[in-house]
Amino acid sequence: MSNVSPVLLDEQLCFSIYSASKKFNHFYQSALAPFGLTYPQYIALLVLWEDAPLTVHQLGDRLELDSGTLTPLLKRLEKQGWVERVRSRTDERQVLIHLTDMATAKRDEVYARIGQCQSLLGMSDDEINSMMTKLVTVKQQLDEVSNNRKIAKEVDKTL
Amino acid sequence: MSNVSPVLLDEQLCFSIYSASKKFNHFYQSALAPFGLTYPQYIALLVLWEDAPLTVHQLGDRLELDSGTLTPLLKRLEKQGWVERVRSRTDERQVLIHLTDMATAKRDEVYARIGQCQSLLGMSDDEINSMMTKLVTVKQQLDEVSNNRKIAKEVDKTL
DNA sequence: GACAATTTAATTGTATACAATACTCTCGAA
DNA sequence: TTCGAGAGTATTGTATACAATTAAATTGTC
Repeated sequence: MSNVSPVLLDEQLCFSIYSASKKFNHFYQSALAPFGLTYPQYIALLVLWEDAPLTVHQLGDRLELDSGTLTPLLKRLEKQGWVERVRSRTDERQVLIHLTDMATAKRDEVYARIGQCQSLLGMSDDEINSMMTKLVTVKQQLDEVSNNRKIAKEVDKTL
Repeated sequence: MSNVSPVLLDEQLCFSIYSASKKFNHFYQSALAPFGLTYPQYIALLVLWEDAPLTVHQLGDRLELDSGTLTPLLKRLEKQGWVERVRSRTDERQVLIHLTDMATAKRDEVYARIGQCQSLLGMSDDEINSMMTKLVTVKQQLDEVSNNRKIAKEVDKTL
């Protein structure tokens, strides 16, 4: 155990991503200030603008969030007038998330504002696509490691 | 406003980063399960292993976190025996975060475990460095936009 | 030395995240 | 048809994040 090399924060890819994620969050919070939306609320609306209504479960699949996060988030969006949560009649377990008229009406305004703010970042489509391609690879690796329970096995071995 | 193009979630770099960040978080949570550490707790220890003791403020500078996040996090680390929070005698405003003997003793064990788990990801140093370089650029852009208050101006213009 | 401005942590309030649990509803098999 | 397994959502509990405020200590200036 004496030949273990030190782990430096600044050399960690995870910290770069963690930090970038927080900065993006802050960036969108500012960009969306006129609408009073947080970043997670915004991406929920993005998915709904693509394809509403959706059940909580379907929305969660797209956003990679569970009902523990989405239920309160959607209640806040409902309170602010963006969505309506309607218990499905055909299957009373499900709650359908509908966009309000206000949300539909403001869609292009939000799109436009996001477009303006993103252009301030000055990133080319090539740069963005290149990054996203690499991120897909990283995420696939992370999924694979989790799904295969490689870590769980490691844990068992260690304990 | 009618010629605004739709914003698709899957085309958003921010969502790729947001999603990757959450997956990394989960990955480290599993990797660190034998030690009962969360990812933010782990990176706090990383910085302290590099250079303890540090004030809350200094630690926050490295981690990009403020006292609102760090105070409760450090109290939890203290309760679990990793650190000690000691009010500075020379400047009573400051709280110095010291590593406990247990934390010092377990350092190499944690380093080794992280090394093992990271190797499961199968990423080369080149791939990691290439990603981090690109992320640095993105983060600089995000910082610049925030610092220059470009968005604030946009907001003012719009409102 | 007095005191206003600043610095440093802690606290408060709001909003995610997510594991674990509870609760209701649906559906299929006996 | 009835009951048990499973699905879908909500709730609970813990842990971040961060803006805004508070409180205490220090510093600079007169």
